[in-house]
Amino acid sequence: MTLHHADHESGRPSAAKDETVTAGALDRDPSRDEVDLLVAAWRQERPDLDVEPLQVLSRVSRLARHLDRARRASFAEHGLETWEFDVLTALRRAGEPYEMSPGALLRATLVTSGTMTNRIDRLAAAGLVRRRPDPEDRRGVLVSLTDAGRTRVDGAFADLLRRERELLSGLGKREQQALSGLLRTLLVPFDATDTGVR
Amino acid sequence: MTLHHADHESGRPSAAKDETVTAGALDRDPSRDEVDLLVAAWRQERPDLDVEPLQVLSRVSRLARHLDRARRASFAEHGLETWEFDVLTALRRAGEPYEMSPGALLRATLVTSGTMTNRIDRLAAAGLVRRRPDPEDRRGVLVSLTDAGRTRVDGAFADLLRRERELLSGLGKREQQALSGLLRTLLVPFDATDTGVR
DNA sequence: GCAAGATATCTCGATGTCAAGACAGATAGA
DNA sequence: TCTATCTGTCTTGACATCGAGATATCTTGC
Repeated sequence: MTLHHADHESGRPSAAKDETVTAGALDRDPSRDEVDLLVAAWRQERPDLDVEPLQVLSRVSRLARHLDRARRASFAEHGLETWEFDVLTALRRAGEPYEMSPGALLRATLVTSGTMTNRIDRLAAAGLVRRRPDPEDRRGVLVSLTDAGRTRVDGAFADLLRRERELLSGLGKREQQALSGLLRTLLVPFDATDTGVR
Repeated sequence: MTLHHADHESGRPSAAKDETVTAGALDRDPSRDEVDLLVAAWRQERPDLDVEPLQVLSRVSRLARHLDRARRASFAEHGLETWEFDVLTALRRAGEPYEMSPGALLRATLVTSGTMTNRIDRLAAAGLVRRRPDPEDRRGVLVSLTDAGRTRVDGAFADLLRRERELLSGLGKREQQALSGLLRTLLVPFDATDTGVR
């Protein structure tokens, strides 16, 4: 939301009335998170509605927002913005020769073509990628990782994994597997939907 | 995730090489999602790294992105943008008289003060909220829901819950509880961190 | 071989956000 | 009471993104 977006699930329910009480409740009881408070506030205001879905989906949204922040901090130590990391990892995952068309990149990163043009411009100016005409299609362009780009993204990725492992340290291996399995179930219907050009 | 950020976990790993094979794999095997493909691509390219954390955290990010889209579509039917819904629900949850200061609202929605000023301006222009000077603090302002604002947000929220329930229909009640419990464990350390003014 | 439509990339204008800072008013210590 | 500091809100400028559309090239069917 993203990047870049406000989370309509966020906030302390009673913030307007008494911030310290709410914050205090969190401090005191580590088995509750802000979503528990959010749900409680809705039950109070809309007892006619079943707000159970929020227990899962608000947590997904809020956790994603926190992850974005954590990642941003991690990337910053390697001199990268999140959007730069996005593009560089797509190229890195493609394998040798780390080369993709702008079209493939925009599908991989879920941005529009205008955005991708802009990103490639800036990454090329930073010396992290290179642009060359596609020899097979004169409309086309091929974007590839420079050595500097590959070094940078490899370092940032290794570091990201370290930090993500840390974030997951509250769960055992089996719990992590259970969690990823449940999330996959929710994700499959979305991934099945075709993602066209934007 | 909004939605305005690219997801560094996204994309079909082998998009550069053969899009149709990758998409085909998803069509054929509903027990795999794009994150499985992403992880497979990383294992291929970086066999030296343990990429297990991605199994959980990439799914969280990707699911959040899909949720953002789904919600945007839902809100649009009620003539609301996501950011409008965010602010209106914060006020709605506060209970009678549905009134909060801009400061409380920006803490609730995790945006900066400049953004909140802008949002309140536009919501007021749309007739969904009202601004009045705080009688107790001459620096301050109080923002409250108009009747139109309350009606609008109540309709949009009920509809959102219907759609979210639908998204969760692939999981049983116990599975949903397990999922929200696991997510809470990951969320608690973040929520414990104090959220100051931005 | 040609026309019609599809595809790949780039351009441009509008938008929502953030960061930094301006400013008025509140608060607390000397 | 005076002053320094804090707090709450708004202003400004920069920026990444999107959506729509322009342009060039490829592909398909006749």
